[in-house]
Order: sequence, then structure tokens, then C-alpha cells
Amino acid sequence: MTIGTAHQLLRSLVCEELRRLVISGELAPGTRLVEDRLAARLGVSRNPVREALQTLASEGFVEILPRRGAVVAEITAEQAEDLFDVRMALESLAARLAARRADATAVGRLRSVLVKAGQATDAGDFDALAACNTEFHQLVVDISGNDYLSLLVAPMAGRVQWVFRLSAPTRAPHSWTEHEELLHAIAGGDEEYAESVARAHVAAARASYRQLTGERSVPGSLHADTDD
Amino acid sequence: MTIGTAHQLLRSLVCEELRRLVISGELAPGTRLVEDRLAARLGVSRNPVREALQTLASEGFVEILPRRGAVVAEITAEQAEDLFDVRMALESLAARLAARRADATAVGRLRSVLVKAGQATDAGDFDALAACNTEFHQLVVDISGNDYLSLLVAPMAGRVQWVFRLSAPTRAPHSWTEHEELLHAIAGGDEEYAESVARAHVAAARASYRQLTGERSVPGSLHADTDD
DNA sequence: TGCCCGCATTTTGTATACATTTCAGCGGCG
DNA sequence: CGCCGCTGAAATGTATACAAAATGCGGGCA
Repeated sequence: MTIGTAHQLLRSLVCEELRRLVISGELAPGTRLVEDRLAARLGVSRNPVREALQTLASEGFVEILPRRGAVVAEITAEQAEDLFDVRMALESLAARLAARRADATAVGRLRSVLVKAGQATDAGDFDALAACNTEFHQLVVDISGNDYLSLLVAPMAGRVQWVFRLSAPTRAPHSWTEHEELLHAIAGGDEEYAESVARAHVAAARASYRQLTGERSVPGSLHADTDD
Repeated sequence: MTIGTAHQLLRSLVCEELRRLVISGELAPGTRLVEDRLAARLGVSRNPVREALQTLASEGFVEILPRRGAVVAEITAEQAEDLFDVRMALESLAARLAARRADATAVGRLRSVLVKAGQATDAGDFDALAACNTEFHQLVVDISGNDYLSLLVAPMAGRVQWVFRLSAPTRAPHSWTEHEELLHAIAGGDEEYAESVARAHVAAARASYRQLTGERSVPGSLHADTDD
């Protein structure tokens, strides 16, 4: 079960690599993704590439037009806003459910991620920090115990990174106080509070995004130091 | 553009057929989906089948275990509850946004679906009625203008049908008064009201589900005559 | 008798080959 | 001069072939 599962499937590897390329911006929006080229570039056949592209399409990273190929999806400012709206709906639900169901071990896991994040902050390791952030939010969803929510949210994390990477080439420093507050709300089992903290967290992320893109200023929001 | 797009891809056809088989219950949860058999049964090669299975996996209808094949996903009572929680979060968001952005033509479209549903009701055509229901909710999402929300919600409709089909072999009669109320809220541009109507609608659907499965009764809910 | 190991079958994963379609370029025609 | 249709290349969609892994079964052994 340990070594056996380690045999990664090519489609997974291709999918992860393409997702990374898209998120990092190496594959710009609008870029045509020709199966032959990708297969040659990655040293595999077209089949795993096709399957990976389909997965990425279901996650919204690429758009597949029948018989015309795949292109990297465009992320308009409007779509970024769309993402924040959906995040607010789903993450607030996740926080509420997590607060309802969290036990001691779950809280411990959350706390350990915060500790790891603190160490990453001290070390100045921004990639590790981003990973911690993703892990924390995914953990909240896991704790919520809602499998369907997990199915929907899992691909969303990458999309969030993508939006921020596109709009903010240099990553902003991250405030983890909101995460701590969310942890406390979940640990305390206060559903209402957890939901409101999650909403505030996403709102802060949106404000940060808006400030970075300089499109609109958001009066009344003082949180501008998150990157998720 | 009309006839050209009509050239359906095999993977789409396979996907729709498999989805239909799963939702209708002809493929029971836990059934192993062997690629060869499906390909032979549908008269295609394994390739479109594989791609269709991946899509269905991302929609949560099947579960793919690496190197061990695909099986029809199990729907536990808990997962059905999960679905209702997610629906409440996403459909309330859709309703709120639709109320914010709806214009006269959008309202007209919604109204025409209600008219169609009324005709289907008179004709006793339950399949058409179910289609109207799906169309109505998808239309609300479209009107919301949130592309990402649309991406997430589109596959959810089938899942809703699946849950009800599994738990309630005979379809319950449908109350369209809630839809009318939602239409009025959206037409009036009242975001708060639209959101609360949507929440109530999903809550009613949940109550209906619980009553059909006979698991728990929900005091305080008088709506028990919807099937979505 | 019960357990473990090895082999054959089945099935998935990947690669390659072929068919069909789209698109760009270009020449002819009105 | 502009539009239409044709043709060739390129890319997708589909089918088939091969390799590797997992499952199930039977025999051997303690």
C-alpha cells in the first residue's frame, strides 16, 4: 500500500506538470496546447496528455473545444471575482461544518500546520508557506467531513494560486492571524463564528487581490496582507 | 456552427450514456466498470470509454482506483446530506447573484421555463418536468453570470437526480410554487430574499429526501413535495 | 488443516497507427 | 477588387497493439 501506490500514473504526473506550468504562468492564458507538442515535451504519448487535459478542463484551467484542441483558459478580472464569491460560499460552509465536527485530533492537525507555517515564515520559504496554506484549507474541508465539498474544493486551491500568480508576480507576505482565529473558532465549536471568520478571510483575500491589481479599492477593509 | 457542432464526440456520447445508466440505477453503486465490457457494450474502443470515466469521476459518479479500475460510486445517506449542504451554499449564492444581475430577458427566460413546466405538469410528463427543473436551476446559475459557479453546479444536477432516484424509486410530485417565489425574488432584484428562498427550497428538498428515506423527520419544515 | 508462494488470467496503462476534420493559403471567378 | 471554393498540412478523434500490474486460483509446505 505504501510502495505500491507510489507508482504514479503518467496521466497524474502530466496533469500536475501542466497544472504547475499553467499556474506558474509559463503557459500563458490563450496558449494553444497541442497534444503532439506536449507529449514530445514531456516524453510521453498523446494518451496521458489527453486525459490530463480533460482533468484540467474539469478544473477550469484549460478550455477544450471539440475538434479544435485545448487552450489555456483566460482569467479575466471578472472571473477572479467569481472565484472569490464561490470561495466565500464554500469555505464558509467548510468552516461551519468543521466547527461542528472537529475533535481533538483534528484541532491538533490544524495546529501542527500552523506551526509548520510559522517555521516556513522564519525560514523565508515562500513555497513551503504556500503549501501550508493550501494544506490548512484542505484540512478544514477534510475535517468538515463533507466528501462532496472536498471534491469541489480540491481543484479550487490551484485556481486561487493561479489568480494570485497572474495578478501579483511577487507574492505578498501572508498574515496567519486569520488562520489562527479560524482555528480557535473551529476548536471552540462555534459554527457561527467559524463561518464569519472564514468569510472575513476570503474577503481579506479579495481585498488583497483588488489592491494588487489596483482595480478597485475597498473601503473598510484593512486586511491586505494575505495571498490566498 | 449548427451542424458542425452536432458532430458529437464519442466520449461525450459515452459519458452521457454512462451517466444515464448510473443515475437511472441500471448500474448500481459498487458495480465494477471494466473498460473492455463497456467498450464492447457501446460499440466503441476503450479510449472514449476511459475519457468518459475520467469525466464521471470528476463529477463524483464513479471512483477510479489507480490500476484497479472504476466502480460506480456509493451514495450513502451521509453523502446525500453532504450534497444538500453544498447545494444550499451554491444555490443560495446563485440566487443572490441572479437577483443582483437579472434583466428583463433573463426574467423572461425563467418565466418561460415555468410555463413549460406547467404544461408538462398538465401532460403528466414527469421526465419533461425533471428536465424543466434542471433547466430552471441551471438558468439561475447562468443569470448569476458566475462562470466558475456554473462549472461547479452543472454536474451537480445529475447528482441530485441520482440521489433522489436511489432513495425514491417513484418520483414525488413537484411543487413549483417555490420556483415561482424564487423567480419573483430574482425579478425584484431582492438579493436577501432570493437567497433565503433558495435556501428554503433546498431545505424543502432535503426534508423531502429525509421523508422519502424515512431516516429522520424534520420538525418545522412543511415543504415535503419537491423532488430536487 | 491452514498459510504462503508462484503462475496464469484479467485488466489497466501506455504507445502507436489510422481516419476525419479543421484551418490557412491560394488561385479562380464574378 | 473582393468573395468563393479548393487543396494541402496539421491536429484532433478513434481504434488497435503491446507492456505492466493486480487479482484469483492451485499447489506446495509447515
